[in-house]
Amino acid sequence: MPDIRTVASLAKVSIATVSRTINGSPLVSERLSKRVWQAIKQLNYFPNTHARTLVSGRSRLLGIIVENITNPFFPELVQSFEEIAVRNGYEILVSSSNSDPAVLTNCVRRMLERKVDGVAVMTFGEEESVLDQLVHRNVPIVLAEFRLEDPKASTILLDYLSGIRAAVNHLHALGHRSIAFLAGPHFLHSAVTRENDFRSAMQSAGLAIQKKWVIECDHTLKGGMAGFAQLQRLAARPTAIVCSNDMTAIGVLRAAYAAGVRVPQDLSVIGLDDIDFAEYTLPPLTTIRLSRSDLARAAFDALRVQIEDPVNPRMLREFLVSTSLVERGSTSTPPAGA
Amino acid sequence: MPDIRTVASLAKVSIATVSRTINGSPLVSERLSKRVWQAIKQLNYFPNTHARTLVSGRSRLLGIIVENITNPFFPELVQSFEEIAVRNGYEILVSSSNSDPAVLTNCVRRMLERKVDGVAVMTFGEEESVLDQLVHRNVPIVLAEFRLEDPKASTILLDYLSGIRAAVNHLHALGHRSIAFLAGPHFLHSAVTRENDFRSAMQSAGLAIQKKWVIECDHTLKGGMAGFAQLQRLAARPTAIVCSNDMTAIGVLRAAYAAGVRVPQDLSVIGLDDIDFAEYTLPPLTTIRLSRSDLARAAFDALRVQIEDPVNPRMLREFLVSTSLVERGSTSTPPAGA
DNA sequence: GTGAAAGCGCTAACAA
DNA sequence: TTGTTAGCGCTTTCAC
Repeated sequence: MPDIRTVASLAKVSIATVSRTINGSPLVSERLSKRVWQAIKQLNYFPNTHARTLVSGRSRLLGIIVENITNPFFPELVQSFEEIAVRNGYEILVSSSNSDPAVLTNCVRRMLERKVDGVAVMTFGEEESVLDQLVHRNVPIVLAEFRLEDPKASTILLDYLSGIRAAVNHLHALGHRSIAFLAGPHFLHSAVTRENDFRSAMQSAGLAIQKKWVIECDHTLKGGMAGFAQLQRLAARPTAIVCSNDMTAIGVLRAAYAAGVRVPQDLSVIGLDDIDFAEYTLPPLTTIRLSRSDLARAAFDALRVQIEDPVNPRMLREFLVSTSLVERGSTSTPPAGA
Repeated sequence: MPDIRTVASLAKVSIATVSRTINGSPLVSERLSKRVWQAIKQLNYFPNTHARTLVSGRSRLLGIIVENITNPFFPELVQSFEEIAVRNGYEILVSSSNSDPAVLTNCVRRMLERKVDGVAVMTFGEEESVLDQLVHRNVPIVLAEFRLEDPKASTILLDYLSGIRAAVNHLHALGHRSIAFLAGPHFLHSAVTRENDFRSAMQSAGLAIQKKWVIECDHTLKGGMAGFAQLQRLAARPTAIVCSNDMTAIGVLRAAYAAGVRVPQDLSVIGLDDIDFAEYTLPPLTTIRLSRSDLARAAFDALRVQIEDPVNPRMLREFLVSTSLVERGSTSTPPAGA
């Protein structure tokens, strides 16, 4: 393996000149720069990132911690994040916390060991005390939906309300009055927010909420099926269901079909996320879009500002990602009798 | 940030002793070892992996390159691989090639820069010449379904045949004689293998293959829909479809529903992969399981042998992962008229 | 058993 | 402009 010295001697310059050339320093004359690049090409040389990191203190590694990789939302988010990161010369380290604080602690520890330049914590508010480690070591960090009182931490605020309001209004306009909500697990900050936003939206629309129609599920397909079943057992049933995420909604679709309940004729269903698959469910899912690429972009930008311009005191510390309704086939007017 | 020297001085030993203690060298006396661990705990110290890598030449980083992260098969594979890797003290670097050789080249380059100890190339045979880079730099490598003539390369052979044969026999036993195959893209080595195995299985079962019933799709849901549509346009239609992967099968399910073709009453459908979602399709998908965890385990083991025991000339260089039929709801007897 | 010291490949401060 | 040199934090001889 050629190293910087090999290049230097082939190009007949000092190693400092090679380093400068590679790093685009303006101090290198064209003449030498050309010689260096040629030697680099000839040797098929590239720098050792570990040596670089060791001396510069910067790894050009970014961590991203997601909640649960089996929910399609997260691979899609990771993909966007990776794409942006790589395009900007960063590499990423991915971990799932699986909603387990011990696992999260371990993730953080491993990222610290690898000297990540920053970490995007996309666990949507499930557990934050563990992150002290990062804060304490002065690692830039960006959180979804959670404020950390630290100059190195930024926050991405998710505007669920506009999307959820659009969803409720859409149902309302269609003629629905009886709307249920299948919530996410209450230990998730975002799940609570979504539920609260649903309540506000209902209130704004002048619609009453039935206590039994707001059910805590777990953001999985199975959970959605269970939530639907619970609703079915009720004497008074809703004509529409808004779900805290798409997987839950897909579970509802699945269970409704099995129960002979037709969507959207008998029941309207709305999801949240707009995962790629939502377009292909039966019927195609009407859902509230939470753009993964917007989120990934916001997370990356937040970290980059902190990493590359750490002294600027006026930098943006809060980012907003909005949501919007995507109307597809799982909603329509309520059945005549209702 | 505490470094090895901080620990050494707190424990009143040399940095060599600290290093030995951390690395579990048997040469350290219990007395000093205890002091060192206490200092480590007290300082919340952990070693700098970059410094370690620089001097030892080993990064404890493993690369994994997958074909397309939007196919759920791959996140599931990556998750298994990561789990095994982390449990064994490795970190992973993930990249998708998106079936683009230029992207693959770039992935390989980035992994080389980060000095990965090994790379699992899970692209299923789409492009191999690019991998010369790795071979040339003596990086252990494991490929799915492709043999590379190099002492550092191992291969994971996938036994599709047993699963596909079970699928065909299952359909045959049910009474099907007219079976179609929706293949994957022909530039994929694995897609060609699967198709060939289907042909063998049909032949073994004494069943004839209609040319027009073997269609090249692209392993996506959309592609499956298109494949189904193409079959529908035919005068003579099959009573069953075997698909090269689950996404294709899900597309068929989707398109069949839209066309009013009932599965499994009018048409039987079989997928391949058994992604998590297959259990929840409507109807639940009968499919050929290709275990992600078996595959991940084989890939990891292959790399580990190469990394940790590179001189052993008798080591295993080929691994076999088998497939098996999972019977669910998308298959039944053919319609009476057929 | 333990410690001193050399160096892994690179960047950056300083000299020229 | 270019080169010389001192480390970055660690592992690993080699002495003791």
